[in-house]
Formats: sequence, structure tokens, C-alpha cells
Amino acid sequence: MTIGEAGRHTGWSPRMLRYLEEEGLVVPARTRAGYRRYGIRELNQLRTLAALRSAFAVGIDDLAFALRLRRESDLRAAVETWLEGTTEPSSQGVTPAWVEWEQRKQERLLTPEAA
Amino acid sequence: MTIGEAGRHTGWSPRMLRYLEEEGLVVPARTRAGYRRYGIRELNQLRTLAALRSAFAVGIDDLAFALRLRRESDLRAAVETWLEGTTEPSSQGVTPAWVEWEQRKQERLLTPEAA
DNA sequence: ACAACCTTGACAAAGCCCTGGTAGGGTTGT
DNA sequence: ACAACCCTACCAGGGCTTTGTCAAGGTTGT
Repeated sequence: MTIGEAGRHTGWSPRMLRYLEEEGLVVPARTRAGYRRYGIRELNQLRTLAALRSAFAVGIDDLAFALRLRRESDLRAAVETWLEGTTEPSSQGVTPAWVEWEQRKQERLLTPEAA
Repeated sequence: MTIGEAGRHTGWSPRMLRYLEEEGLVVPARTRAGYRRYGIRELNQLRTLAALRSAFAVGIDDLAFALRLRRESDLRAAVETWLEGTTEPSSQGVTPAWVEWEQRKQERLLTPEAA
């Protein structure tokens, strides 16, 4: 299935399909001559992507970031630790020791040169 | 610790601290008169945030999305399922049945009105 | 009381994201 | 061989993000 056909089946313009490939979100195989070849798998990705966007107002850059999170484990660890620091309820005035400890963990993650 | 002091300690401008609050990334408590009150917890969040940005080139919107992922479980499930469809190795020409099945899972997640 | 700080709200410039279009050239099925 | 399609590379414009600045007014420590 060529890029034009894929576009007609999914509602994306060829231009956008090339853009999505550039962003690493939907990367089709190529023929020997360089033509993009979309299969069932890619079609489903494209339809799902469109649905995600309209149902949750998720941007392309957001999905790209989610991909980065899956691929770069350092980044994932740092972000997760930061999220913990953000989401934990945190008592009002006092700062319990474990909070400090959590935050230290972040600093360690973010300064790899201290090895 | 007031917004100005927090800024001096972390390198953020007061303007940016208000912006970060607006985005839900670092939300300080308030005094009865409405002044923002930054504690150790917030200072650490701010420093870590700056480090994340410069070490991994992560945008503020990216972190905001990570927060959304943590809070909205529907969104998280949909994105994770989509990621699986994207990252799985996928054999060349044929489309094994389990891929179809995976993709169906996504469609189910994205059409809640089909209940 | 007064200086120094805080509040919200608005405007604005620089820059990036998204998307379309166009130009010049290669591939393919009939 | 020809029409219809695909490729890459570039420019462009509307919209959003990021950040600063200014205005008019409230709070606070000395």
C-alpha cells in the first residue's frame, strides 16, 4: 500500500504521513526504490493515532515524547523520580526526611559525572 | 520562602515560576493573603526541573504531558497500547494474528461509547 | 508610614510546531 | 511511452509556547 492509498484510507495527507515518519511515530518499510510501503500494522497505527489526538487532545510531540520515554531509560528514570516528588501529597510545613531522600535520588540520577 | 527568594535560589525568574505553576508543574502553597510560599520540596522540584531540561532537552510541555499520563489512567492505557503497537518488532511481510489482536485492543480503548 | 516585595492581568517578541504547497526528478503499471 | 504516482528538499504562514515587561493595586517587616 503506497503513501497515497494509506492517506486515502486513514484521512492523513501524504505530507503528514511523511511528517509522522520523520517524528518516528509511524515508520513504514521501504521498497528497493525508496517508496514507503504501508501495511495493516501501519494503517492501524495511523487510525489509532488520529483517534488518540481527537479523543484526548494529545499532540504529536506528546506521543513522540512518550516514545522517547520508552526508549531512553535514563530519561524515563529521571522523569519518574521527578514525578514522584511532584505527586506525593507532602505534609504542610514540615519536610519529612524521606522527601529529602527522594529528592537526593533525583540529583544522583541527574549528575552522572559524579561516578 | 517567597517567589523572589525561590527564584534567586534556583535560577528561575519569578515570571517563570508563575508560569510553571500555571502549567501544574510546581505548585506552591499560598499564604492567607495569596502569596506563594516555596518550601524545600518546591526548591528541589525546581532545581530538578532545570536539570532535566538542560540534560535531556525536555520541554515544559513534555513534563506536563508526563503528569497527565500519571493522572489520567484512560489516557495512559491508550498511549501504552499504542506504544506497544509501535515498538513491537513486527515481522516483515505477514501480519501475525496477535498484532491484529493488539490493534483491536486499542480500538476498544478508544471507543468508550461502544459500551 | 514607607520601602520593598507580592498579586493578577495584559501585551508582545522570538521561536517552534503543524501543515500545505511547489519544484525538480525518479518509478511503475498499462 | 505515457500518465499517475512517488521521492527529497525547500519556503511559508497561522497558531501556540516561552519569556519579559509594564500597570494598578495589596501585604509586610521595620
